[in-house]
Amino acid sequence: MKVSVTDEIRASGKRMTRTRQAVLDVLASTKYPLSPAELYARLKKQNVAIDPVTVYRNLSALKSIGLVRQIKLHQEELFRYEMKEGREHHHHIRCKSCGKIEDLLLCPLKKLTSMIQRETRFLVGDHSLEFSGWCPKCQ
Amino acid sequence: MKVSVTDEIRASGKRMTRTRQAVLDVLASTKYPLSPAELYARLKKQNVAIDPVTVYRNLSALKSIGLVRQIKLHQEELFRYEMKEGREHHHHIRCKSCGKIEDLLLCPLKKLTSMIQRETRFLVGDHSLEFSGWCPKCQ
DNA sequence: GTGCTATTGCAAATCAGTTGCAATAATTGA
DNA sequence: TCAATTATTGCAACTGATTTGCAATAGCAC
Repeated sequence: MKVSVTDEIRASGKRMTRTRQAVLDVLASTKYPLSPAELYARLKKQNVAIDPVTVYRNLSALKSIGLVRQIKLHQEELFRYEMKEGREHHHHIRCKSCGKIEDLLLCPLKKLTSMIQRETRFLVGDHSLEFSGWCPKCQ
Repeated sequence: MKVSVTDEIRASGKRMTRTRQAVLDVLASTKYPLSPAELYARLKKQNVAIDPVTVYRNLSALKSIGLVRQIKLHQEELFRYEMKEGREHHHHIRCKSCGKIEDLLLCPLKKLTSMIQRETRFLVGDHSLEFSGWCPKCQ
């Protein structure tokens, strides 16, 4: 019994609108996490009438439902978003020069750098590993 | 032959000013990475007359010399800075509730979560591991 | 269909960080 | 030590990402 995205959205008390559908379509058809600005640009190119603010609000809504994941890449100033559906836990690598972003399929991080360099043919410069959670006082 | 911070700064063609010294002092006496705003607040509390813009410019200068490291924590919107001197390669954990930041001493990331939870007594929620470097085309 | 209310567009605000410019202060070299 | 050079500073204004207020519009449940 596969639940449609529309059903998931309605089940959370939200509505499936034309614009929201368009946002979801773009996200679903892109293989790397998009920034709100990039998402907006794609919609515009498709002649979808939408306000940048609406893109932000949709991403926020979809994130709160859990359909979309918010991502902050290493040393980037903005947020990016990708569909959660069907995507295993993964990391990313971004080119410092042209901004190209690729998924990393590996994760058991050991001889990290050399493995990643072999897999992606990127030359690894830095990496950042950050955790978040709840400290003793806040648990 | 220990080289003083002042010498390092001068060697790079920069100058050691009263405000720059104050910025360095605060960074050196703080055990977690500070945001420009936090740094400015501390200076203000110490009655150091300084403009927020000057904080930014100093951090940028110190980073370019290599005295200071710029850090972006998991899911945070701003940059943070810490002294490089004497600090081994390390990562951070930040409380989602109160914002407390702690260094992680471990790094060979294996049974990550349980080890980190034991070390810090934090309850780990998420982690982010992001790399940056140069893609094949840009190398 | 009708009504309730989530969603949208537009304008304006906020927040982190940057830039232009003239005044000021560190350095260097005579 | 003093003067000249130029890095640094403060202030105002700007940019870019993201948020918020509000009235108009449009999904959805009955």
